[in-house]
Amino acid sequence: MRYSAAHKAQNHEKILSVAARSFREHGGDTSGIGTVMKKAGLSKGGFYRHFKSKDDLFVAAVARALDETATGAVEAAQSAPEGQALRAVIERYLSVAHANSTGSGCVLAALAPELARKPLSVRKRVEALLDAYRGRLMPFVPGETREEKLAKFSVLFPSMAGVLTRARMISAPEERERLLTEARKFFIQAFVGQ
Amino acid sequence: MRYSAAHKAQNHEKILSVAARSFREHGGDTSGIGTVMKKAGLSKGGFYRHFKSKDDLFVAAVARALDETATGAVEAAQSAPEGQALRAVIERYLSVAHANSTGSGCVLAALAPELARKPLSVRKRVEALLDAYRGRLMPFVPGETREEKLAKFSVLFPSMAGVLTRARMISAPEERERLLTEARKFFIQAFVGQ
DNA sequence: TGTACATCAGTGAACGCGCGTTCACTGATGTAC
DNA sequence: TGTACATCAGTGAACGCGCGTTCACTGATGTAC
Repeated sequence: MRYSAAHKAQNHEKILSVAARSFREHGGDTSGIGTVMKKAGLSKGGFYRHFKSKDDLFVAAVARALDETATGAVEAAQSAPEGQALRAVIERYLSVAHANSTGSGCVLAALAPELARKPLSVRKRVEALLDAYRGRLMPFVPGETREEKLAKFSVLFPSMAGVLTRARMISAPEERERLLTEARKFFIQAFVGQ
Repeated sequence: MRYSAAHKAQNHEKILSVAARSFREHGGDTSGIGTVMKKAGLSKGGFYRHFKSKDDLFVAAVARALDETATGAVEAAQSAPEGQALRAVIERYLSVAHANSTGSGCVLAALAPELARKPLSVRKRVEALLDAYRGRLMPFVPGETREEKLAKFSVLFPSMAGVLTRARMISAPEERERLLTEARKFFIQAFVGQ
């Protein structure tokens, strides 16, 4: 039977949020449409009323995930004391909590190599999304000029993503924590100035 | 028909080297045993005379890849002028050539999130391999104590891996190069001291 | 406002396909005497 | 050194399975008059 537009919008939302979590948690290639739809409470046949392909959902899920991550980072930055915004962002990013929540964290840390392997059409769309993400966080990066801020951002965030992913590979919690602590210290010193 | 031990060793080697490349190039989940065996010039049924499972091959391929990467880095370090070893390693790691050769480069940059999602048994084995890798490069990391070197290494290499992967996501070559140049400058300044 | 009808969200079954793994079979290699 | 036989590397077909996608069908929703 047909369902109302509101009902559809609600399901669309559900699929998207389940996918954003599932792709980050299990990888895009390893988490299937069937699983996502089931977790959203729907049968997999209905998927194509919402997205025209899996890649389409993938990009939408990345957009959703980046948006959530940016919102969290911006909130942390804004509620930090004067001049401590970036420090707060770094501490939040390299927290044990972030390392342990693989389904709701940074897209780069969860999917970067996979994204690098996607067809150009997908990569172009993801690049645009990352530009938007950068735009929201740039205000909190120190630097005289836009170029300087941009350069710092471009090195800082991928670096932190690399460390976070590496931390997730470590099985011993205390060792994982040690790496994160060390990295926080380093990035704060290098980008905030102790 | 049965083949000689030498013949088997040769094929084992071929499978391993094809897998080490293929896994890094296409991802472990996305590159199948059938493809690897075909590229090695064998039929896929013969795979299980060489490895007891795909995960087994995966770990062996990671070992092989790490070994090659370490050898390359050590060579670069050793042929650098006095006191410039780490600088040479960083420049090599963050080179355009490394960013463009996805099948033969750093394992972390190619597979880190995937590795973080592997079952504990696999992760433990990979951790041991990464420890060995670290052991080979530690001599070139500056620092008074072993602890200091270790801390520096643990932040530097995953950070560079994050940047390299991010660079691989960038479609425009000149933008990719710009990020790598910026990152080289940063890491050399931070870890070598200009 | 009420009626007739087109739309379309969601279901459930089916599609072809490639996956990792197993297995019967082959015949040259390696081993035991 | 020669003979008899077990081993086992590699083949090719088959296994069950889950994948992304398609499709006929349903009936309430939305629209046109």
